[in-house]
Amino acid sequence: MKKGKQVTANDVAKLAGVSSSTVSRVISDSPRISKATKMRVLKCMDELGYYPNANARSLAIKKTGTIGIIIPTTSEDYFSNPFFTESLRGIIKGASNSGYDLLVSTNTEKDEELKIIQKFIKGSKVDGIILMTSKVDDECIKYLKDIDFPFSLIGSTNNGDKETNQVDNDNYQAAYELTKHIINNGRKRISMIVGDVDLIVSKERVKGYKNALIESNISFNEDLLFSGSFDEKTGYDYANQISKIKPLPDGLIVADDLVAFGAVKAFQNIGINIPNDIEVASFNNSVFAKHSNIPLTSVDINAIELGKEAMNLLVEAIKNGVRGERLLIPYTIYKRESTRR
Amino acid sequence: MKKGKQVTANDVAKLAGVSSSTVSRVISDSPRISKATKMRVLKCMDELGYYPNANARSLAIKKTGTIGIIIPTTSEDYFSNPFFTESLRGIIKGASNSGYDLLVSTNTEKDEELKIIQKFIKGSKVDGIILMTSKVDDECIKYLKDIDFPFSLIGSTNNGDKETNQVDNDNYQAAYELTKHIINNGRKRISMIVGDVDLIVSKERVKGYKNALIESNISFNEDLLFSGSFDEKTGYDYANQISKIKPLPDGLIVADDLVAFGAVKAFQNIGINIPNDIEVASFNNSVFAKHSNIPLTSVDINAIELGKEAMNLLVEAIKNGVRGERLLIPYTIYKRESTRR
DNA sequence: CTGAAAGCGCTTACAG
DNA sequence: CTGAAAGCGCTTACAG
Repeated sequence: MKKGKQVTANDVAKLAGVSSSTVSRVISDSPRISKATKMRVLKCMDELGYYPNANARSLAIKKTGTIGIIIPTTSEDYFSNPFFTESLRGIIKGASNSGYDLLVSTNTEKDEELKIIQKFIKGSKVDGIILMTSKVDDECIKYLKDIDFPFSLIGSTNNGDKETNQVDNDNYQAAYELTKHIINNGRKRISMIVGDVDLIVSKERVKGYKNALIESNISFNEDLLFSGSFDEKTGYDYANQISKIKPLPDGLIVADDLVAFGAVKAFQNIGINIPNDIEVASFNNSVFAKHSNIPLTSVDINAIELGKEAMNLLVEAIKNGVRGERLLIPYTIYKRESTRR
Repeated sequence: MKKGKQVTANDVAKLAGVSSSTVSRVISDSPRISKATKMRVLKCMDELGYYPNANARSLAIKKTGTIGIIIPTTSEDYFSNPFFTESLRGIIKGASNSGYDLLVSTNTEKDEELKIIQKFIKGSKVDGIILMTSKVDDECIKYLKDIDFPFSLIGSTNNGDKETNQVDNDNYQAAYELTKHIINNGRKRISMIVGDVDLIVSKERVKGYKNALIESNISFNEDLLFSGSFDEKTGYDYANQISKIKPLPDGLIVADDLVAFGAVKAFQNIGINIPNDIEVASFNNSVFAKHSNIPLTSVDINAIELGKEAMNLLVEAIKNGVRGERLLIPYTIYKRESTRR
């Protein structure tokens, strides 16, 4: 095989004794073509190893067959949060099922995301976009809605947004249930470490946590609420801080298993027993939560499903103009030794 | 903002009172243009929110600024192997640094990979390709070399291949050292579970393992060598099998931490003590290896670095025609409780 | 330093 | 059912 020039529709046309229009119609499987010539053209394509130039095609039909995602690499946060890789897997799976390719870009600076989205859209590189995170008053969402470009969101938007396709867990309910579980174990001073407060998921979880407390006549204590990154260090540092609070909190809910690992380590170093002195529960139920030296109670948010459904929803948005659909993916709380039964 | 038509170079040209040729020259930052008009055109672009159509540009210049990767989703194997997500992270990081986008596709059937590669290349969708896995006599590698298309490989090819850009660990040496470590702990009947035997990494590791044995005057025993997937079940099942061997092996090296988790669980169920009865060591050193209920000795292969360097090497291949470069990424053996000190 | 024109490889009304 | 022609939005020798 030589390096050679690209085989074009014209080459196929010549060999088959037809026009390039006909070749094009074969490519797009047009019905207005005789079976005989179709077969002949197909054979010629095969013979020449022809494959249509995607750029030329996209330029002409204004579709790309690819969807864009932006992965935040800003904070090591996002980058090391298993949630992202998990939902990415789901997206990939969904893309695979629906025949779309994925164009992945990354933003290294906070305000870069919008620029990348614009590059993708104005550059006609994608047919739709999946947003893997959203903030309160997200400018990317605003932009996409303004130009009515198909997109779907993993997570939720501000209340009252009826135009955005979104797939999420019921984070309010999950946090509520998790808090209740710990309360039912007889705990009364329950602390919480959430992610970035600008994330809607954080707000929802805090709400669920608060309401569970209030319902049980436990007053919410601002001093027991912390916010940080999704990493071990965050858990480690806050746990050290928490250990100094008098009286010691007897429960702790954190945003991710990694945070929990960090917290558990800090507590163990100081000689605080889990779950006797303090119960620990977290989110995301990574493969290893159950293999931890103290198996962790954790909420499985089903990130793969989140990604897959976000992809499916996007396809609906592209093909059928669906807007404003909201899907809730069920979560599962796995109760393990870190919260006493 | 309206949905409207795309703003073209022509629109910008009209507004700036120049030709579209000039606009194009501004885009590509050609030196042969007066500073004054350049500034004027730039201002007009900004005013109209112009962004060049990537398809048209790619069609004309025959470059895309994107590189392609294929993620195998065939076996849950690959899909759940942290190695893939880790090296993907490295690739993304490298892409981000070098300004390339990533086009991701997936193959669901074994022989689909070559087709996707051809689609990418013939469709002019990518400037280069990163291969995340390779088999003995890999047909994708053969194809890419035949048409001399820029690519790089994470892993290694058959010996004697001097044309393929590849980045890998010294898997022979890593397995050798790991085996030696266990031998030095006084163990003599060391079993091994590797991945698919068709993978070159498996062959290399077996070689290192064998040589370490032989050097220590321990004869290699075929019956202690197993091969399977990179998952928990593989470890669990083989460990049960191993536990029945008389006399019981006193050491076990596995291909991934997940496999180790499965094995440890099986051994513990039966009442076999780790590390007293049998030492266990594995590869990949996932974040959680040290959080395991028995902290695992594991080889950190530095997958992120593998991905990043594969990306960098590919850029060299695209821009400077580099071929046949081989990079070795250092590994680190973390010795923990699963192998007695 | 700048423009007119041809070309990249497809698709799609239009005409037959 | 099929073809000639124009168009998608860029780039780039060529000429000035």
